[in-house]
Amino acid sequence: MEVYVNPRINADVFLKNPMDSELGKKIISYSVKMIDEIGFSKFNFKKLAEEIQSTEASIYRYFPNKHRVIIYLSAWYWEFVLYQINVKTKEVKEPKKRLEIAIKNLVYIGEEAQTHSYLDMVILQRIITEQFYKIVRTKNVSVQNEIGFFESYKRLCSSLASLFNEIDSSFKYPMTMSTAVVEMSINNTYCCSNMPSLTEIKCGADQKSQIEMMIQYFCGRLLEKCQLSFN
Amino acid sequence: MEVYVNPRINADVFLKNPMDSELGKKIISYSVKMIDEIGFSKFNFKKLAEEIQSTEASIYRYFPNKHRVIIYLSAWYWEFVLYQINVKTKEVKEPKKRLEIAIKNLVYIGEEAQTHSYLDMVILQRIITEQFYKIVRTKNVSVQNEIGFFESYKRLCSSLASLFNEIDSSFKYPMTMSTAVVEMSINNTYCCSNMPSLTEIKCGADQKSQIEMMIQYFCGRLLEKCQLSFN
DNA sequence: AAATATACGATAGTAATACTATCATTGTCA
DNA sequence: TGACAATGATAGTATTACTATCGTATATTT
Repeated sequence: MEVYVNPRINADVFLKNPMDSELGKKIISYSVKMIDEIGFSKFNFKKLAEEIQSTEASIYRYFPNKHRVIIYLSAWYWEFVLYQINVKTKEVKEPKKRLEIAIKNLVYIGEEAQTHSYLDMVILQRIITEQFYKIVRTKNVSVQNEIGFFESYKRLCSSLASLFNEIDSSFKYPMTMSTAVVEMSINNTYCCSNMPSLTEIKCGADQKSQIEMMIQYFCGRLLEKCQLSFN
Repeated sequence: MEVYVNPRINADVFLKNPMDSELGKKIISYSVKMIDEIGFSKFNFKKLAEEIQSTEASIYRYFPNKHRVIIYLSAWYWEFVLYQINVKTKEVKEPKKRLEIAIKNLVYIGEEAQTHSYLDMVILQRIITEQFYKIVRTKNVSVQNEIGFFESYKRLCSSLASLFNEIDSSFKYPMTMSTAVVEMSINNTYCCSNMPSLTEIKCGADQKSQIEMMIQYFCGRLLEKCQLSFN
């Protein structure tokens, strides 16, 4: 499996493609590192410039502001998740089996992904878990939506929705369900370390497998005739 | 029904209780107005001071920063929703009927609430819909969680969770389900105006009733033997 | 009625943020 | 050799998110 994804990201997100230069790649990989360490709100181009021994001005030639950086990162993340799901379900016919694989790949980052790229997917997942809602909930969301900044996320949700539809074509709300499922995986990861009383998931080594089982449980009940392996 | 709620809000949220003075009440009601108009990120104490003909310094005597203002507002909102649910389900015995009422009051703001208070609940609901995730997703969430800033939200979720439990005691994830349901009501309201392809809900006059039906549909499928009126 | 506390207003100031602008330097390719 | 693209160096600005101090009006206590 080739896990080094080079996702096609809407060119309006950046001013200059960070994939095209060493500096660009450094901007991306150190952004991930810094956002993870100090949080998105304290992260800025001045600190980043210092860290990578460059200048604010140079970074501004790639992205007009830090918000675009995180939009870029989240696009990459969802692109990656969908890619992972597609690769692993390619040969699988049975819809329920494919749903199981999709759920697994929504929750886990494949081990193969962890060594290849200058973009650390495990850290990126952590960032998206913490920051996703800050990305989506801005006053200009509908503008950015029109420009297509969120295409990657939408593609993933549509893809899950059509899986649900294959399994139970009578289900009335496949899109709502797929956003709920994606957000459930994010939320419960977040809650179990930050607001534990809001979830049944317990922090720990098997946290992801708990979440996987839980999402299977929900899908099993929501879709008719959909008993999955953990149910 | 007495809808003028005077919620008990954790005193650590503010420096000085805004309910105790005219200026305090003005700060609250105009904050709501301004955040709705210009968004939380562009909202600040300087603009607010100008609007209410006071000074930044005076506002800082009530709240240490604007983030606390929105925590205060969201606490009030969830307190209000739970209060509404409690009042309207008080006389009702049948759990399924109570769930239906709870769902309705999660989505709608009772008409009675709209005239009484200096806090406009309809606008407040709009703000919470737009900003809720910004409130919860901060780097210090777990600190604030310990202080108890989010007690109101948690109380509401727990209350829904025990309702689910009454209806189907075999259901494994009542807390996760209740946060999913609350967020579903927020998310779909948000999506249908900002990212319409992510939801089956269509913008319009009956938007809230669509969401009510949808949540009933999900609850009906998730909980066993739980056919609600719209299913 | 005098003393005191509290609330609020007025004003000033600061460090950090989020940019924008300009010009110099370096490497590359034709 | 010359042109151009990419980057670095430096400077500057408006706004934000505060903090600090002082003076005055009003209410409360004694």
